[in-house]
Amino acid sequence: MNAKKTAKQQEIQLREEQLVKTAGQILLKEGFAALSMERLAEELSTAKGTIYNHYPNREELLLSMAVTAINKRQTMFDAASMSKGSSRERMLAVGVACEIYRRNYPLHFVVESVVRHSAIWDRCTEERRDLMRKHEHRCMALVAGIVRSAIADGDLKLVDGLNPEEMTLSLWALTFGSYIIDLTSPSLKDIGIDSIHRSVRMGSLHMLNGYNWQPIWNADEHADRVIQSCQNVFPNETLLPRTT
Amino acid sequence: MNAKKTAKQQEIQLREEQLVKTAGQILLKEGFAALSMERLAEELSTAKGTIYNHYPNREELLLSMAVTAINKRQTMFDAASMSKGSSRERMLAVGVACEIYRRNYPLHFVVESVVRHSAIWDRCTEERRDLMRKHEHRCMALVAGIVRSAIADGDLKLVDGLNPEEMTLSLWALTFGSYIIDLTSPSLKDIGIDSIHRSVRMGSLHMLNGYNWQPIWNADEHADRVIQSCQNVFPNETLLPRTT
DNA sequence: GCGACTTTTTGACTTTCTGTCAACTTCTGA
DNA sequence: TCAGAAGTTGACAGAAAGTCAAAAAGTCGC
Repeated sequence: MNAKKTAKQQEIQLREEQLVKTAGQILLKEGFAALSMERLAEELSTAKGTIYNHYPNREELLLSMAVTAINKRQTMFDAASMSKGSSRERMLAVGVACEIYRRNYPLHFVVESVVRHSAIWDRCTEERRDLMRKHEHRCMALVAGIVRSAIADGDLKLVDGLNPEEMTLSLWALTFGSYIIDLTSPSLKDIGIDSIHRSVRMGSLHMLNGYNWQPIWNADEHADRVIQSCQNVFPNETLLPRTT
Repeated sequence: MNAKKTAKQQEIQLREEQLVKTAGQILLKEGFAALSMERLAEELSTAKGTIYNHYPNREELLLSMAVTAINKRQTMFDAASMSKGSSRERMLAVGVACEIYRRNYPLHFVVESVVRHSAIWDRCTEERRDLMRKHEHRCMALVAGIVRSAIADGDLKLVDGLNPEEMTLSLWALTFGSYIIDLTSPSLKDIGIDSIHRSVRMGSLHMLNGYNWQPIWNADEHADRVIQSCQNVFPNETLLPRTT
């Protein structure tokens, strides 16, 4: 009785997909301010009330999009943390995952960052917020797990009472912070930043070298491994920006 | 004719100060959603139109607060980059400036991050946005200047065609990203992050060590220098969170 | 201190959006 | 076929942004 859906149910589901898709297009092309429930209703040639049958408010729509996004990210992190190779190579694969995520799924990233804004976050139900937090913790735990296995393997020794979560946070902050700055400071090119991705790669490479995580790599070795990692761990993805 | 102001002009200026102060209090205590022009008018016992005489819209009010904030930050960066000591010590002083800024001027930080949100940014006049960008570039240039002087002094050698701005961006992203995550992921303590500041300190310490910026420090040496730097460069500030 | 002129304030009004809901339409299954 | 369930609708209430003409307050030469 669950497998077979009535025509009506299918119609509703289809509309929900179109709803999310349309919302995504508006968000990406015209920005957050352009995304209103009224606009969505218009765009889908339906009444506002119908939109509210799908989501109780705008924030929940956005948060549900964010959950989709973070799910995708978690899947990629999963693949990275289970990939073959040394702990350092697996950590590199996480970095590759982030870069692919930012380059190839720009909407996902925008949604994740929009939802963090208090104007939206504060107005969501506690359940959805919990769901987001859980996914986020899961992503963090995956990365911290790689750090722990590096310690177990003897490739890394954390000094000064630093714990794996703090180290994970540093990498997260470096990556996420760079992307946010790139997103919200549209003039980075004017001041000598050609590619935010290059900057993130170099930053994390040198940070991990600074933590003395073995094996130490130079930039060329690192670049080679990034390409290999992308091919091996994410064979369906490319590190070139999408043209679509 | 400029020095002496009529009573009326003084009254207007005073109100503007109160307006900004009140807006700040609401923003910090009750969050962005609570900050409406209507609420402000009520709070100041004046008509909405009067508020609009000061600022043409809500976004401009916020942006003007942000300019004040970034001005403060720039002043601190200035002091840091002109402080005595090796290039690495001056760079550390910038880190200390960031920590003081985040700890002791929480409103400034919140305003800076709120303003970055597209819902606000997109609706500001190009002039104010330019003003913000200029300040931001200035801050970045100050830090990049320290990197350049490190290279000149022979304390740092940038490899792989990395430029000082990219390096600056890494540090900025690490710091800013950490604070943003801390601000918007209220459950960091649950997952083993006691102090975001400790995490930022360790992250940047090891990143700079990774870049092989001389002299290399361990965590203890670094901690000592942080305390010294705060005393010497920012004698009026403290690194303990404000109680006010 | 008067009166003409300027500046500032006011709040009712328009607009734009969110979110609700009772009436209406469509669908489903006996 | 038809009664009740499920889904849709758009008018409506509410909140907040932003406008503007009229009123009030302030300024200044006399």
